[in-house]
Amino acid sequence: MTNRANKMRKDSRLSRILHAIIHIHCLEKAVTSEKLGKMLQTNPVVVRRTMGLLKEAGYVTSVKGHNGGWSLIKPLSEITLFDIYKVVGEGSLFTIGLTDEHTNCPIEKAVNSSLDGVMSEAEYLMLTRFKEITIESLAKNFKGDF
Amino acid sequence: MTNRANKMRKDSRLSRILHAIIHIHCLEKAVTSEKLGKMLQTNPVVVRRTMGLLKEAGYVTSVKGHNGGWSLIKPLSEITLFDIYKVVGEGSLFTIGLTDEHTNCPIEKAVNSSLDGVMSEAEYLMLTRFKEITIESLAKNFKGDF
DNA sequence: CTTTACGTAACATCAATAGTTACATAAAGA
DNA sequence: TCTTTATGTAACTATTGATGTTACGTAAAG
Repeated sequence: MTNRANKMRKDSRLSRILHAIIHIHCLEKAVTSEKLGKMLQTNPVVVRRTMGLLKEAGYVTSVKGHNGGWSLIKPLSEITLFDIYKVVGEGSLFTIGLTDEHTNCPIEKAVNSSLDGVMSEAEYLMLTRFKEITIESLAKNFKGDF
Repeated sequence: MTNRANKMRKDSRLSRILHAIIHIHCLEKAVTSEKLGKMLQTNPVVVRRTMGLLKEAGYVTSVKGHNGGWSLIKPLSEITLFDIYKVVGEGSLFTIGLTDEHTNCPIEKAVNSSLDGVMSEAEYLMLTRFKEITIESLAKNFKGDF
């Protein structure tokens, strides 16, 4: 078959935030956006923007000036993947979109309803898993001493 | 909480194709891109583009000139949601993206691996369901006589 | 030979994250 | 106080693939 893969744009903020907070945790002191940017291979402003979401949600604090940077407020054992997922924006998880749902066409409704059913089931599965996984357990995956 | 839903762009070609072929089936004759465009509330060119994928995959034919248009080749009972999904492009189903997977950072690897695990599980579930659902059964959802 | 309809190239549009520059502000330290 | 270090944020541009649109070419029917 021709290679016609779905290449819809992705949102990597979830992955990025997780990466960042585990680094902060390991360093055990405030980490600047500059340093996080290098670790995540991105711009300090992007880091601030993304970490700002975490701060709003109460998982980190930020301190200005010398020796400033980002620090964790909550222990990683009390944060789940689901918590971070919510921070980033609990929109649709899927690249599959339904057509105009305000239609009156019964065929379209049947199609949308079937697709939506399957997606809801998968979403439920994913979010259930997300709730079971703490960030601490994520960190343990790469290092035994914790 | 602030309303910060994930608004990643969606691909509605799957939904659109399903909608189209059920209409063709019901009309029981060749349907032009013009007419399908009106049914799907979109442009005839978009219809041709999308239906062209289906044609390539051997599910429909197209006839030019008077009384031309699109017709089904296979019965809907022999086409599953999974078949159409593959036509549209079996890329990633999810809006969640992993960060650069060619990294050496063990933290990033652990994060990506966890997210990937959950997504793979959900993907497996979805594709399994897709394989179970024939387009005929979809059509039955809105009308008993088939 | 005219009309109809697909086939396709070649754009412009859209929408959200990601990337960048620039500057304001606050805190620490000399 | 003055300088340095950081965050905070506004105001862009870049990116990317589906979607929308215009314009033609081509084939088939009548």
